[in-house]
Amino acid sequence: MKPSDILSIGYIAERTGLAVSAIRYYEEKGLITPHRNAGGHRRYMRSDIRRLSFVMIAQKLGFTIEEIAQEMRRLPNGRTPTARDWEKISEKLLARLDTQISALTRTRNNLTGCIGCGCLSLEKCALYNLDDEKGLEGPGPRNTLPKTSDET
Amino acid sequence: MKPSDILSIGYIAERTGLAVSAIRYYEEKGLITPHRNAGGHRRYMRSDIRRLSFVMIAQKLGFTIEEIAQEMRRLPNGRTPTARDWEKISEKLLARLDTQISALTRTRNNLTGCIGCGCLSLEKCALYNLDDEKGLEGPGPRNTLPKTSDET
DNA sequence: CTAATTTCTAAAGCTCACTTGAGATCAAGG
DNA sequence: CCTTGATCTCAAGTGAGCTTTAGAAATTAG
Repeated sequence: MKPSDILSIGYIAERTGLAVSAIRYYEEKGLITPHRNAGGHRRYMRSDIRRLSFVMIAQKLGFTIEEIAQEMRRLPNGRTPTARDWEKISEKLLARLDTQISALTRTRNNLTGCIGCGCLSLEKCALYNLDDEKGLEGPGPRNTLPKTSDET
Repeated sequence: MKPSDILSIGYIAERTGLAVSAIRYYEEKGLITPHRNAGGHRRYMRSDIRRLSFVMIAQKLGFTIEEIAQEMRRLPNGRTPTARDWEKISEKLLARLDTQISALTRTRNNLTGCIGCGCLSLEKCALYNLDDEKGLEGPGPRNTLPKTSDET
């Protein structure tokens, strides 16, 4: 398990904190594409660690796997991404970060307003807040939490 | 469908924007307890709209249904909650709001740092961010950030 | 009154993001 | 060489938070 250049999935898991199964799942979803050695085992590049770190941050910001995959396709396929590459694909992260910060700040103001003023117009506030986040339709969880996984 | 005092589930759905099925689901989970009319149909109080608004806000902040149910049990059972009641049970919302705002702000700083400085230590930053999120809440389910729609 | 609409219950289905399990193969240390 | 441990694939399971479906009963509009 030398980190020289033949990075195994176990090593990647250790470095990123992700479960082995999660890493394989990300591959299935197109987030990373390791090549295989003679025996069929996955071999990773050093930059895959960075890719996965990016995935983790994006996940925390609420991007779906599919959305992240879309962004990742903008990274160069063969070579290790440069600082410039990362800068470009980080735009959406920063944008969402900013939207979220201001949405939360707005909610905070509304909430303290509602509670403080006595009118208790929570109803109106809730609807108002809801409006700026339309876009989730259909069945399924709106809020899934990735389990804080301890791997074996 | 008069809003006089015999509020039907359809009316509540219309007022809150929630699906009828979601409202029934919330009842099953103990978030609201409407009484029934002679025919077995659910009848709601005006204050149930506010309860559901509260649920919606809490959901957006990442509380699970079970956590919200726990808070809701602190509301008076028979009577309509007062401003004072709401103020008390909103404490946790405000607290989480504040934690999330500061966590996001920290992430923003780290991210721009990583990208700007050229070191691209995304890996370290990701882990760093992950770590201090761990300390936010107790052993309970740590949650995802609120989803905000992406305006591309 | 009838017809149309709403609501009822219970069970099954669905998405997302993974994890678990089974059974087989590969790689490394002694 | 043998044993241990890592990795492989594929399928099925998980949990949160709902939605869908189906058939029946209640309510409302005309």
